[in-house]
Amino acid sequence: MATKISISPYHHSSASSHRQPPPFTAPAQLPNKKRFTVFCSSSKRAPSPPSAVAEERKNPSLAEQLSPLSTTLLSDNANKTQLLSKPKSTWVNPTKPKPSVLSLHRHKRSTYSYNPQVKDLREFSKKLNECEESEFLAVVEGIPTAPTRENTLLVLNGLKPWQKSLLFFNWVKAQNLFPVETIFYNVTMKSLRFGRQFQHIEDLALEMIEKGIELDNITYSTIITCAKRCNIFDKAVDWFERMYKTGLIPDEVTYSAVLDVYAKLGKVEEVLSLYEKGRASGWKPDPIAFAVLAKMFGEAGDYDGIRYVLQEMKSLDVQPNLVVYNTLLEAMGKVGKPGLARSLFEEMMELGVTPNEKTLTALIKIYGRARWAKDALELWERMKSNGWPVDFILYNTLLSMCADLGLVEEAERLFEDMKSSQRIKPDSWSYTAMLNIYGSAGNVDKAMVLFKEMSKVGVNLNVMGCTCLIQCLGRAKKIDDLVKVFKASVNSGVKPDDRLCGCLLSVASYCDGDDANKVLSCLELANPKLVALVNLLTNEEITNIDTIREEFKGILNSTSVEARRPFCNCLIDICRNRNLHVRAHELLYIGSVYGLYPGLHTKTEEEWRLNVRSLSVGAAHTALEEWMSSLAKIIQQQETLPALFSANTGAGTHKFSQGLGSAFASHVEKLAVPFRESEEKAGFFFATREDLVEWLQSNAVA
DNA sequence: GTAGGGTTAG
Repeated sequence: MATKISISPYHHSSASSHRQPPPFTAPAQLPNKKRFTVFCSSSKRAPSPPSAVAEERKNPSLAEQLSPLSTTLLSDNANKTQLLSKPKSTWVNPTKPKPSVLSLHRHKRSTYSYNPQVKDLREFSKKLNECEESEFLAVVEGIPTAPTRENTLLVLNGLKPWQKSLLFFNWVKAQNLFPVETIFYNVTMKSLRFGRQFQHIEDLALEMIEKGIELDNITYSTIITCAKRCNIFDKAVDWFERMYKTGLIPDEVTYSAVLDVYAKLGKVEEVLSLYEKGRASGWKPDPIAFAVLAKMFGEAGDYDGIRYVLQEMKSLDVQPNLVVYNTLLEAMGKVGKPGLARSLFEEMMELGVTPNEKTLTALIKIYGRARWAKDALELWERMKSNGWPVDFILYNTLLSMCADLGLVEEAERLFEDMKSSQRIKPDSWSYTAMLNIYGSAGNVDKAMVLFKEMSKVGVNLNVMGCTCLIQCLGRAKKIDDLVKVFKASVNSGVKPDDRLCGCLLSVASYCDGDDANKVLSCLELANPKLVALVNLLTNEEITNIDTIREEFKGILNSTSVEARRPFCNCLIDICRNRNLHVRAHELLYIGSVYGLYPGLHTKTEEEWRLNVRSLSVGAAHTALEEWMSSLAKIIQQQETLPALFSANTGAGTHKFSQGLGSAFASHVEKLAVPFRESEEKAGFFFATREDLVEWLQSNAVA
């Protein structure tokens, strides 16, 4: 395979900015975009604390070992508190050469002695759960036995709503019959965590500190995971830091909870550092820890990372369980490896692990996205014949898969199944999937039937369903219906997002006169600046490129990243369809300057390639013309050219795909450029140097 | 959910 020379800013040849060699061989291929960002951030790392302090001690403390964390993740005063913190000897075992970052022993569970009152106390908890808060004090006085330590703990354990747990806990404290120990706080905190009440949990933790009640690993892991679930990650990190500063070493539960905190923050390097330190301390990570790592690498799109997880599990002889398999499958999907997902699934089956809804959802999604119709349908058959579990998310994923593969009849059958099912009723996701299918297949009538049906059965149209419907009506040139649907949607609470705006803009690009104005008046309600730019582009002859660039920049800055290129594509189409070719070229230029078309040109010694896969038809035409004129200049300057030139439009594997390839082919024909569509490689056009040079010299496009 | 950690949808 020819080495691609990427013009992307992420072209870096080594992981040299990595602070220390990763435990796995540095990837042979280029680090991907997100990975590079991670490596890059490490170079911004704050300097380590003064080394003299560290040199005095032979055994670096846990705080020092983790100091890269506190210097990157905490505010500047983290350094100070670290240096001022307690003597480290309390948590360094002097007989051990290497101090441990985690304790290999878990907390011992307290054993319950048999309580003959257990049934009554459970009943009592239920009563408390069900009573009004205003009745609480009256009900609690009716406790059937003496409120001893054991009895109250049993009741507390049976309480569900966090309000009740807190009320009961406060009542127990007010009785003042026995010292309220750590376990009472832990049980109450757990209930509060279910209610996502971080502030209450933190208040209890501070109360424990104030009263001198010990916080143990269970307390800390509960606090940390509650902060995590509430998305208060700085608090999660805070409490972890606080824990080791008090001299308590995390056990593997707290440790993997913290790994997950850093993983969710996207701090891949920190997670790996913690992981390695744990391993060096003799930790044998369990499946939960590996699930955390696998999820993180999947989110980061880091295939090497996933391979590393698999390799680590193998070398440590840790069998993945169902959750780990599910996470790995998801991750394989995220990094775009459908084949590996398939073989992992087969491996899992051979080991006798039965898939659940999540497993199947992940796989169906992967096969649908990859357009692997055969595998998707086979799996669907297996699901049915094996009676594997199905839930509404899986149903909706199957519908989306049908949309991806253009399986209209199958989707209709499934949708009818859902309607007649007692358990699984179609929701807005299901309707969106169906609208997507009818929209892509160009079946306006059925799409409109669904639209009307939705308001009848009381399912709200969401912004994505609205986008599908608008696209469908636009393609069918039913502009009056489009306007009606758009206004009705906005009135019923749909908030137009960038994708919907992009969809309206694209409809406007292929409509003429009145119709275009109607569509633009809808767009005006959602994004007036975008419409102003369209007017600037199409109405004012005197508008210069600098004005356009500034306006466009302002719009791009307030547009989500994934919608930026589509915006530019549509604007180019609008210009071309109005015969404003110079404007179209200006827009392509501006788009390239703003990085909307990375990898548009790739070059090797043998071959130069134009990649137009992510361009609209108009943008692809513009890019081809632009390329030809720049090649003409290169020829004039007598620079070296490769033997082969190619253009890649993509094969358009989607059943409903719009056919960029054929549009490109006809433009090639119109210009009479000597590119030939490849018969072996779908979506590729090739020209030899000789043919192209001859054409360029006789056509003088420069 | 029986004092603590991990996985499903454009």
